[in-house]
Amino acid sequence: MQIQPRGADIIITQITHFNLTQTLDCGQCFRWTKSIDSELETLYFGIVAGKPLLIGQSNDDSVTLYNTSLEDFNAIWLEYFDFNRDYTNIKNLLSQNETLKIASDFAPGIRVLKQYPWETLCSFIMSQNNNIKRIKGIIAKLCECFGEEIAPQQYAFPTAQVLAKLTVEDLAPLKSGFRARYLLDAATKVASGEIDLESLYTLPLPEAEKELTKIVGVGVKVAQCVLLYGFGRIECFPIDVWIKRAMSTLFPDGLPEYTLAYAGIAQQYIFHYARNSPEIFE
DNA sequence: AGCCAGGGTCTGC
DNA sequence: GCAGACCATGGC
Repeated sequence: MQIQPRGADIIITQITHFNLTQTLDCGQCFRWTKSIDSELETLYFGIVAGKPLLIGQSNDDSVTLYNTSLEDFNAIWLEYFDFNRDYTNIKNLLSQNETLKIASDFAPGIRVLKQYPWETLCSFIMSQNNNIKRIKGIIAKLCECFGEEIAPQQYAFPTAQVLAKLTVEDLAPLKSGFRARYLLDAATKVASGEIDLESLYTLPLPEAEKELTKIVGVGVKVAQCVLLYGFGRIECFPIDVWIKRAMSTLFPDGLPEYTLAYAGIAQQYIFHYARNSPEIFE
């Protein structure tokens, strides 16, 4: 992988195990939208940590981050896209299992994003008993209504402090149903300091999970998602309806033990494979 | 039209 | 501990 600035853009070349669509459109994040792309380049636009970004991929091994800075690249995007992780080694390990090899080859360009804890927590609270398309709509509305307008029609993710002051009625425009009060409970506990998200980067996983499930509306599955996608804790293994189905068919005795340190990455491959391969459940 | 969605809570055994 | 009803809403 090579990184070089070109004007206001940053070009990454010779990158492997990375595909924009597979990574941004696999249900781990909800605020990226595909822009109109040409034959040559796939483009996505998103806002992370209050920073808008247009990112494109062409020739499979070439990625461009438009109109950003080396500072932001190093401070935000490098970690966010998990560019520094060695996926070659991880895949070699996972591929010792035949089924995991099939699953990871199915969408070899998926990377587990390292998003921001608060946004990830809110997103997966909204995800419960919901479908990905509607989750995206609810979160877009949440940002429009309560996030800071950082540029015309571009909104940052609202802070816990702002949301903590709201009522269920204030959230009515989101049409998030029974999840509204869960979101407010999370905001209250985070804004007050009752839950310290920063501590969850290093707290042992069982305790970290216990902290998150103090929030009404956060169970084990949502907590695991937040730890995996929001804190980069890649040994977490969220079990949703798809993974439950996939596991009972593909891994009735659970994942091989030697893969457990990377269970979260395996989970992404399995999730995507299962969702797009109805024939394995026949 | 009716089932399902990257679940959790509450109640009743 | 575990099963089942229930929760709002819209995608398909």
